[in-house]
Amino acid sequence: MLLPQPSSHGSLEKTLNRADYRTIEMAVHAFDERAWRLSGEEGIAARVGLSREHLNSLFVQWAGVGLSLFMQGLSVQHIRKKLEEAGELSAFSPLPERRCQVRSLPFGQGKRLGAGLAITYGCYPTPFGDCLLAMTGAREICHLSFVDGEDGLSARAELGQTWPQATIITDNRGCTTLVERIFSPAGTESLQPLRLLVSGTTFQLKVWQALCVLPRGAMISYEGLAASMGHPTACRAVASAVAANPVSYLIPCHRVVRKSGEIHHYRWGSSRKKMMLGWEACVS
DNA sequence: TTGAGTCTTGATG
DNA sequence: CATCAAGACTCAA
Repeated sequence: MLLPQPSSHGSLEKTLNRADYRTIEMAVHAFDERAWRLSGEEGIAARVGLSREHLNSLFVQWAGVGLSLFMQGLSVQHIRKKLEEAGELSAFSPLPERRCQVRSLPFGQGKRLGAGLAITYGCYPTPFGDCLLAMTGAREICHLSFVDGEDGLSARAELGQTWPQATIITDNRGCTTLVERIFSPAGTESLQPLRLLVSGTTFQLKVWQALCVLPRGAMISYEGLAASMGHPTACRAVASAVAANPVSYLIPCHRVVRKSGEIHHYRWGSSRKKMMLGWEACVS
């Protein structure tokens, strides 16, 4: 059974269709500081196969700033500065208002996880490509991921593995407005707190919970996050927990980066992570 | 670039 | 249970 297709024209103007997503992803991927110094906008446009003007206007439309400014926000120098400004999560507390309430199901149910749960899911366009959003009958968000390729079967399979015993139903319209708001430049601040449902080890829950205080536009290093939780030497373990985040974006694992200022791994592609962080830096 | 330190997880006996 | 290998890391050679 195929994943439902997102409507090609979201009413949210920042939303990207697949072609534009690929273009921007390619541009972000092509960016590195040495190449930038060497050939600048012209070089990146060439790599993408567009004119400099065309590529630039695409960025303006999507992120509100041109290519140069956007890439500047992703420079190691800029990111390192942000990391130093706020070394630990305590820099962000007291949390303004909890945007996400995370409820957890006991870990260890194993293969019986999700029994009795009715989950509807759909595929929706976002500024970072198509996403798959899943929600329980009680309107708790229990999965949010990004879809690559045409069919999105792997994203659908992952949802099934997360909640093996749940009844999973397709509904491609139900959450259109919600997704628009989640990914709107205004962000979720204006929304009622969103309710999330997740399952993980105690340690993972602690990490995911902690991440929720990170506001948009902010970043923290894996080490800083570890220190925030009283395990200053456990950055490797913390990174594993961050990597297991089942509700992307809302649990903002993309805001955790290397202490060096480099943006490395992301479950849905490091280019997507760069797109998110660059975009958030612009619209925030 | 490489290796060692550090801690959680999941697989294996 | 005990052990082992493998990470979205970091730091020092």
